[in-house]
Amino acid sequence: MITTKIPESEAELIARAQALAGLTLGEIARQEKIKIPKNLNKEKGWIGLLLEQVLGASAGSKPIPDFPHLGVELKTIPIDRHGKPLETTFVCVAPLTGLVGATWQNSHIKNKLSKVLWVPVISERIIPVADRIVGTPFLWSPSVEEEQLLAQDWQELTDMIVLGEVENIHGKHGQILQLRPKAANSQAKTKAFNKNGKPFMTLPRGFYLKTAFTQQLINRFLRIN
DNA sequence: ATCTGATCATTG
DNA sequence: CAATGATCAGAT
Repeated sequence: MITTKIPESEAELIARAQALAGLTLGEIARQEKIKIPKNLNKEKGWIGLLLEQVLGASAGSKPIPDFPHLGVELKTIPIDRHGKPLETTFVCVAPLTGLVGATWQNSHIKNKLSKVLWVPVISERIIPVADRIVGTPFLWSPSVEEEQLLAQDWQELTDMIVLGEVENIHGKHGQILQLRPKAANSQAKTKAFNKNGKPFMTLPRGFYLKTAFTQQLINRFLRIN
């Protein structure tokens, strides 16, 4: 971010991302003069931050797209050598309050997922971080069908939150989206409302895309390209 | 505490 | 061995 030029167009961003395909994280980190961790135990977001920097993301930790002028969100996705996602994909924190009048259309998550540059990284744990290879990036926007599914899941999960049932939500709710803890630890607390409309403190949650869904995206783009 | 970036690690 | 709950670092 400090020395990398911000991409001026979507085409430039994609070109820059495609230029990374086939490179190892070690090669990219050396180029950026970033120290490579032995594992990701203590730096779980390291790969994402590395790619943000080399691609010129400018949003920092602000709650806006990584490339605000392009409306593009950057997401790295760990895959195995066959292209299978190794983890669910965190999207954003789930609001547990202030949901009166909330709609899918005006939701933070809808905005975040409107245009995503996916950068797969072959990231099996047995492969040293420095030797992990960047795959072929692809730009994705939800199809009508995909957005329908996202909106449906968002509505179901949001309805439960509004009804004070956030603590009854489990990973199986939602077809492609799920709600799970997203916090520093299990002691973290944020405000929510119970069934009687009374405030109480609960674990912060986030929206995640299930691996079956991201697998479909990868399959589709690998087939077309 | 809350948001960004996510993956770890225990469990079923 | 996938899935769900737990966790780590940094900026604000």
